[in-house]
Amino acid sequence: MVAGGLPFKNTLIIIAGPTAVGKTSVSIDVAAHFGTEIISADSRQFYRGLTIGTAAPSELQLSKVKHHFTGNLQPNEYFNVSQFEHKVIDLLKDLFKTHRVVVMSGGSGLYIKAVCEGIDEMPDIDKGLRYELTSIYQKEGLPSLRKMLFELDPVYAGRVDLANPTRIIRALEVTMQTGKPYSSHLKSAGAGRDFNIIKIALNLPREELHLRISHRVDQMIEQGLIDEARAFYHLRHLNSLKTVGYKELFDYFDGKIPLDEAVEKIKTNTRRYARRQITWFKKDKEYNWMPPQSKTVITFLEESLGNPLT
RNA sequence: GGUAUCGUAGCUCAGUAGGUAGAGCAACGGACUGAAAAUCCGUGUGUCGCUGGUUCGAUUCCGGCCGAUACCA
Repeated sequence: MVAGGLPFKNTLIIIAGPTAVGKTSVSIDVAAHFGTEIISADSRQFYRGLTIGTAAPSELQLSKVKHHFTGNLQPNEYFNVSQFEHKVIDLLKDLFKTHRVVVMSGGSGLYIKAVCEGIDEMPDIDKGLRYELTSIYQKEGLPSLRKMLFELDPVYAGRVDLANPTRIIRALEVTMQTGKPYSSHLKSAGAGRDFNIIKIALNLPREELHLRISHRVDQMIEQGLIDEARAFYHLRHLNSLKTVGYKELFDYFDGKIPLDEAVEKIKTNTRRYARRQITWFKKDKEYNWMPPQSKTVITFLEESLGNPLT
């Protein structure tokens, strides 16, 4: 346990890492050890009902440690990083009244970053605007969008990935909505936080991680992922269901691919997702990498928290 | 046991009229400020089964061996 009365600042412990590495159980051990609660930073576990496919914490696990931001949204509810940032900061204010440390665990890098550093304020965008831009993209292709971007925000056009329609549409919708170039909204000033942050990234040798992914997907199927996905089939157009483990099964339901191929694709796409996560976390040099062993993580944290410099 | 075919990247296969080889998938690396489990960009990673022979040079041609498959016994 943390020695009482030590004058360290309130601390947010972040436990990140690729999917299937074992974040959930380590986080629960860590939170239990420090007698605190867990904030989930997982952009798919927010949604109620996506339990098997997102490997959401089990009833038993939830009964051990209180979790926030798991199953708190309906699949059709709109939610974004900025909302997450504000809600988490509010929640932390509350939690730090009674806890010296709080654990945030998850694999959504952008969401974690927003909590650590803040994200620039931008107005909400009219739904119609994105729809309009998307249909321009579909009808005329990427060149038209690029042309618009070069006219409306040459600065951003100079640094954005011009092959990525999502990025360009986002920049255009903000620019058109606000009348000011998207790039002028990007200040990346970095929100000052009045709590310490300790970042931990869990990882395993790649081969081992792939084995875990394969086993976990097989388990999900055994646990009834197919039925779970079928129950959300009618919502397949929603962003929340554009998710590994569901989209592949929707293709199976549509008769596009056989079941065994869908399962293989879930595994492949999960591996790729894990790789992207590792790439993201590697870029942030503040992460302390370690194996997914609760003991190792807790020992590291005890030392870090005991050090007044942290 | 005999005959035939095959053996090339992690997998499925292409190819070299003899000058050490390339596709798809997988994998790997990267980007990414309200779609982020999304979206996008990049990269061939190889004892051409083993071993002799012919040749300036063999993955390629010839012999032997090993392995796989099919058919005949």
